[in-house]
Amino acid sequence: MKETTLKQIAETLGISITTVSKALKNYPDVSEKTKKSVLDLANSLQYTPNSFAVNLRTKESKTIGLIIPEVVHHFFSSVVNGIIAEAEKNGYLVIILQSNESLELEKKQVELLINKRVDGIILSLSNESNDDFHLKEIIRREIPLVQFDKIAKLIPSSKVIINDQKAAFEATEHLIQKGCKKIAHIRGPINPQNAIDRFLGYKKALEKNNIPFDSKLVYTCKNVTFEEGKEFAEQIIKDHPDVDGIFVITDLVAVGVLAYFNENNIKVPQQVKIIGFSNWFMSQVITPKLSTVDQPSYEMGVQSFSLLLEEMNANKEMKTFTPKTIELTTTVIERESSI
Amino acid sequence: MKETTLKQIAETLGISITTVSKALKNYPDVSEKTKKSVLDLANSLQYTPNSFAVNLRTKESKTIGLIIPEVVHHFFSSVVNGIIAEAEKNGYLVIILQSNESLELEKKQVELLINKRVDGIILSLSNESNDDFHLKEIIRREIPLVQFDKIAKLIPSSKVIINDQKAAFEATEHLIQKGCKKIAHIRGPINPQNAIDRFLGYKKALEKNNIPFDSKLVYTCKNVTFEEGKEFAEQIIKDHPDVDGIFVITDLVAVGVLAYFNENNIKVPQQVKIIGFSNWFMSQVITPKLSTVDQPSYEMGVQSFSLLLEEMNANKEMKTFTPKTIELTTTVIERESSI
DNA sequence: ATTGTTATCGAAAACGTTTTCGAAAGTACC
DNA sequence: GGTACTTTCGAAAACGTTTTCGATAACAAT
Repeated sequence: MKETTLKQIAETLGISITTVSKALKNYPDVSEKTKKSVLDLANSLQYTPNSFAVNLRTKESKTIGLIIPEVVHHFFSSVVNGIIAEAEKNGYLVIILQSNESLELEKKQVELLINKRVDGIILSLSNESNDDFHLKEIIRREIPLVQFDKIAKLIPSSKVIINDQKAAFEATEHLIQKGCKKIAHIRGPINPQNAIDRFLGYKKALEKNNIPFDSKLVYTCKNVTFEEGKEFAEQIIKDHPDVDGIFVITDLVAVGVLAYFNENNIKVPQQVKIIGFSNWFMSQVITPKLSTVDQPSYEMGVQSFSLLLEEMNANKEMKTFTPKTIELTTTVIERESSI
Repeated sequence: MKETTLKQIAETLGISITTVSKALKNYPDVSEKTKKSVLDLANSLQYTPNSFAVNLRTKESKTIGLIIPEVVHHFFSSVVNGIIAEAEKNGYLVIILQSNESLELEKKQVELLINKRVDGIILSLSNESNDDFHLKEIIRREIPLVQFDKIAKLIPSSKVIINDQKAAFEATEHLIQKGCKKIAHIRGPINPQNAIDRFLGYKKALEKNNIPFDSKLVYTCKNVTFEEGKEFAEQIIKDHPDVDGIFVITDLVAVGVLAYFNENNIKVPQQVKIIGFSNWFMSQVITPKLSTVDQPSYEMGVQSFSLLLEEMNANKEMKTFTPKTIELTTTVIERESSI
């Protein structure tokens, strides 16, 4: 069971490889008659061009690489969904890699993708990433790059983000409007830009509404898990029994907070109001339903690929491409946990 | 900024391409001295072999294809997690595609992967798939194939599955042991083998416990969504107010059922006991916590890749490979919804 | 008959690697 | 000095495609 090649078709038809190739690609300088005979034979032999050879010759693989911190994660899997949908529409395939929130792995994977010679890379930084040597290497090699969500601000690549500061500001102000006077914040790890920005948004909202900022009310996640949510909920209530509102970095952690409060008979939203972030599916089926900030994850994937495609096409035509930043809009979703 | 090639290294060192290639691959017939000079220069030039050329020459790409119905899905994303982890460990990259539960898309994607000449394919059928011409084509081309979860029984490929019938039997019997006398079943779509098997397990458990089977108590999902769960819950209570147990095809739908019951003040587990399937993360944070059947999804991914690797290696060594089937064990997890 | 044009084809180079096979030079032994 | 062996190297083919650049023939126009 050998694969059929141009050579085989050429030989059985008694013509040259060149003509066969041209016929299949509908070049104008091959007669209708030979075109037809080539096409017919190619079909009956189920010819498909050897992509390895095509890659070598054309210097592109129509494949892009995608590095995300975690696959099993509602937000990221939604982004993946958007990316592979848009990629497939444009004839690209997607190689997916998972950094497991480890900088070291992330670096190794960037190297893997560079060695594979993917046509472009889309990536969201791990929480550990406080170093961008590997990203600079991508730029240096002139490989098209798009960052989304967790980005390195200073790397000159295209970016697809939300305005985390504004979104956090609105979430916090939502709690204030609902009457909260003492609002805690469970923030994300120290490195990621979006955890920093959300913290800043929280702080700004307090300031604007004349609520004194108290750094003791800020709790920092390490692993951003359900369990951490439960632990921080316990601590918050112990440390500050009069807290009446919590803005949580992401829904998963917020659900942990809710779980602890449910188990310990602390009434949400009567005693404490809670708002999460990201609008996980889960947040609308839990009791009480969790207020949150909707983040257009699928759209984020689509836009990321679009920007990457633009850059890949520009590169092919030898045009210079200046990185773009797309900022998607978020909306506060009010549900039972903050009524 | 050109890529460095063997040729460049050879020329600057005044030796042949052959020797450079051999030096880099540590062939024994090249002297330590030249080996060192080649290695040094290669490092300083950051040489990485052109994978396109390597692919063409070696006829393999160290890349596999993966087709799943949906990425945004706890079970499938866990499997993906296992697959890419195990693949990376063995030097393989994974191209991921999503059939969106559509047979037509699934076929197109198989074709894409064949044309890409991936070294192997792992796939789980869409709910629509009642045809296996595309799988036969994979076999005909002698491309290593592993099916998992939703499989085509008759295709002679390796398979990684659970014993759906047994698992469903145990789930149903769990409800019976808890005292349920009239048990409904919300089953999956008509095509997938595992929906059929789970239905059969349900039926068997009833028979063994002398509970008459009533086809009116079986409701068939089309889209397997949260909303469908709510709708069926309403219908079940209307049609059969005395139902005291429901075995649901999967947790997502079961959560819909719980949501409807919560909203309409139907007590779970007092009035109706519920058990789901798959052990989504969500099921342990919802109220009441959902009993379910744990399905080792990550392990399923790991085993799927391992089997694929075995077959790919056998092919390389021209050995014949007879497909294997791995059956993973499931366990009933008792939570609040069926106490 | 000469020139110009068009239509159709193919030779050959190139992409960068891997591997086979033989050549050359050096060493060892009788 | 001849034979045998080892060490080290490189020429060349091959993988299958794409594309450039002529070549040839046919035909029309002068």
